[in-house]
Amino acid sequence: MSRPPTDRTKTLSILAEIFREYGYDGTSLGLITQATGLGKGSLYHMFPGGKAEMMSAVLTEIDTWFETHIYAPLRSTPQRNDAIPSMLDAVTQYFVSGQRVCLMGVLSVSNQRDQFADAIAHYFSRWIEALTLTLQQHSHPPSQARLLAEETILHIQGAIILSRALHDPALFQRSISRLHDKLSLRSR
Amino acid sequence: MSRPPTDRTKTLSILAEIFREYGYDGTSLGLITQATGLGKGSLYHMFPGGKAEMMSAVLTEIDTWFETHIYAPLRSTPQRNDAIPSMLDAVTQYFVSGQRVCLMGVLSVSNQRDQFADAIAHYFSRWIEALTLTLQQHSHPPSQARLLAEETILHIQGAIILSRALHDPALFQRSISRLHDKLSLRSR
DNA sequence: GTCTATAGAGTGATAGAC
DNA sequence: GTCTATCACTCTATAGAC
Repeated sequence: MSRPPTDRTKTLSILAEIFREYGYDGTSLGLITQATGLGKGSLYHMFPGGKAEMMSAVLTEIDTWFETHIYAPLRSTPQRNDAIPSMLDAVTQYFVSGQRVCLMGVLSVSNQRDQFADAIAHYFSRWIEALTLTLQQHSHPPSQARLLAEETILHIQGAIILSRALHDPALFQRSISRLHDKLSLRSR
Repeated sequence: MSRPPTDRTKTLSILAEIFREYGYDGTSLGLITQATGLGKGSLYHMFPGGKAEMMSAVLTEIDTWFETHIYAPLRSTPQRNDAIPSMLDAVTQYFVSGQRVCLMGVLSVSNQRDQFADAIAHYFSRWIEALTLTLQQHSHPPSQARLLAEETILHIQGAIILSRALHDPALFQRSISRLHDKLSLRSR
């Protein structure tokens, strides 16, 4: 009855796209079985906790991705001149110029916020911390650096919303450009 | 068999809060009947199109509220020194320091975006236009004024997300303060 | 034989439409 | 209130690896 061995990483990436597109309540198991090609048995074997555990696993995967590709570089080489531009480039690519939503951001304005509060808070607070460190290296005083880090991240989240609301990827692009200017102006 | 006449405005305001809290997919008719005290018959009499028409009516109501309390003042007295601070105050109050979500913002990152695309785009584009006008009156060149207006609105949306993600209303407050400073600095 | 991963029919509850 | 469809989830059966 069985066949090709299930690739958990592959499954998680499909799950992530479904949750991004349909939200938590809008994602049905029927949709999941269809998109993954897996039966309910397989899904409940991989994720005994059902849909909630699938979302948790997706959030962990996302957190790991950002840790590796965004936060770690900020922490390990904060003094590099291109530390911040590199982050903004990676973010632009990840969010496909604002046309791909941030699952953490979506959840934080949904009724699932409390259920996944730890994952959400972890994601954003680590990002703020890493970025604060980098901004300090670029001659921003510690108090200002943290505020600027918060502002940067909310700017990115807001850019996703507004560019999607207006169906305008260019809006995302230019708002990231302005962010780039704002962050580098005082770095010299 | 007589019953109190249904107050459409009251019903819409209850519907708005439910949609804000549970999202579109997460809002069931059962939840609605419970919160409004109306039977399904009454609801379908008021909104023959069902849930979708309820959401549409809510969005129209929200648009009207912003038109009256936010956009119209910006357009009619853009030269007033407190035009922008007043807007920021009204917004802070409306969104309860970021703890109450923006339904238009939530929808724009949901799978309902296309269904309600017109209402969403109308809301944000009118806001941008009114704010652009006001910023021009405060000595920002037209091209810069529009970019700054976009930035202001995405900043507000991002502040809602981040302050909710971190359960930190103070973050919303200080990000609005910084917005205030940024918008008034070049106005002199 | 045991064990793990699988498919999918079957469950009761609840959805939105009317 | 009644309807049918669909929901998340359970459970039985079964396949291959060992």
